[in-house]
Amino acid sequence: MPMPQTSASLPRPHTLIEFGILSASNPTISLSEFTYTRGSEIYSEKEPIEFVYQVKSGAVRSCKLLSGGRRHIGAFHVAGDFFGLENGDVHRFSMEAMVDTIVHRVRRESLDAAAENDGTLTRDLLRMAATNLGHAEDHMLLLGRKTSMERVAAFLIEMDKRLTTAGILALPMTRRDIADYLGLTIETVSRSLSHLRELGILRFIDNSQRHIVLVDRQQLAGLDRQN
Amino acid sequence: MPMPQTSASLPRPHTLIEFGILSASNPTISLSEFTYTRGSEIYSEKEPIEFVYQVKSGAVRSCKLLSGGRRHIGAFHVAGDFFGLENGDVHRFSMEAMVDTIVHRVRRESLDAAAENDGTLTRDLLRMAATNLGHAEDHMLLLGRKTSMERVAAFLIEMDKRLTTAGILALPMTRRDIADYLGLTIETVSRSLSHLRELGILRFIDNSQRHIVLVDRQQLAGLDRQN
DNA sequence: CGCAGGCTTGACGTCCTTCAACCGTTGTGG
DNA sequence: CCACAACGGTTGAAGGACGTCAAGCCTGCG
Repeated sequence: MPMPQTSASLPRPHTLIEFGILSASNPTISLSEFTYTRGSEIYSEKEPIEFVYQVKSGAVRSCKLLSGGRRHIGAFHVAGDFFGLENGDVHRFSMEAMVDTIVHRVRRESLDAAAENDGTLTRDLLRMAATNLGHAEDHMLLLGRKTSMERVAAFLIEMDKRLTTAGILALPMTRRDIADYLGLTIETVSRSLSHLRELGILRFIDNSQRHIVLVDRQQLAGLDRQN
Repeated sequence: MPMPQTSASLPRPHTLIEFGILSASNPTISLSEFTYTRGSEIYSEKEPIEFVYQVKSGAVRSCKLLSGGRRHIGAFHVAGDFFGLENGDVHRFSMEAMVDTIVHRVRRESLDAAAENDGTLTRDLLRMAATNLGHAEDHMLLLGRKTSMERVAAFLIEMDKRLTTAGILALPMTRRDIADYLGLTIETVSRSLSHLRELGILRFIDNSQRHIVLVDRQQLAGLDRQN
């Protein structure tokens, strides 16, 4: 019986070292490991930037707040992802752990100092900034012009690429997180998922609503037609 | 009689030379001037990246298309702004002139080559990428969680900073452009503007609906409460 | 057990879209 | 020169997609 395959995009780097942020030629940067419990804040909006992070295990969300209790989530970061790498003086989003999470972090100054003498590292930083920008641009399109169904489909496709293992997509985020990421309400997200289940495109697993099996990725992709 | 002042933010660079993209130490980069007529396409989505541009005069829009005739505008660029500076191989947006526009452009390779030996230039590129990212993040919040009124107010505030002269805000874009930028329809944009006029927050000038005087910036800012 | 948090589902409300009519300006060809 | 189509904008009426409100289920936990 064939193993259900995730629709794997290009594999992403797994450690600061592999990515080139740390390398044998940069022995000056010290790496330390930190643990955050579910729901705790790693840093908050407008806080001065001290560290750059990489998720070792777990998952985090970056968010902003508006009046009237409105919340917006800009991105999710899971194992392997970098975050906190911004080019201003202060953070533009707050960052919270969605589940118990282990991160690696390095002082931002040491990174800057290392980049000073290392063109490769600088290009890596530029490439990462471009990756973030590309994601943000796609997400603007989603928020500005897509229907609720297209948004949820796009979300599932994105998460499937990133964290499906052994055929199971184990989402670390709540319906509220998903809603605030997609610019919807929890009810609309829930209804969209129920509808996808009724269509046979996905299945819920066990008694946890956060474990999902994507049955028909083709059809799912069809629901988020980019063109 | 006091001159009405634009709520000027930090002044932006005015030429590639001032910005540092071109400098006396980079005599290798050749600069050329190009003109595009209203409505013409400067480059299109998925086209290989050849040049990096700066608007000399006029204004351009970056846009994407979806099925069903849906359009999304990611950003507007006016005199002084850079565009086309992406880090992939191909453009992620198409770029069109909204009015007759003159641009300066340099070959992307010559820029890359110059950056190779010039840490300052590289840092400038990083800074520009960060600026774009910051704008995209703010815009995601707008598209995901703001009401139509808040969006239009935010739009006016943004454009006021960039192109109000002598107290008059002369918009280069149509209602459709504004709508596709804000994730709304032209009718909703028009109604919001009419409502602002009724409230005495702005006035239309002459017989062009694109020339506006902002009467009460304070009140306008109040309609787009970030918090 | 009792309570809180997360999810689903239904009924209803609303903000924005859709559809349509109309106006003024621009530009174009007879 | 003028008729008239094309374009951009405004406004009203009706509709719909998503939001709001509410009830109920399930699980985990003190």
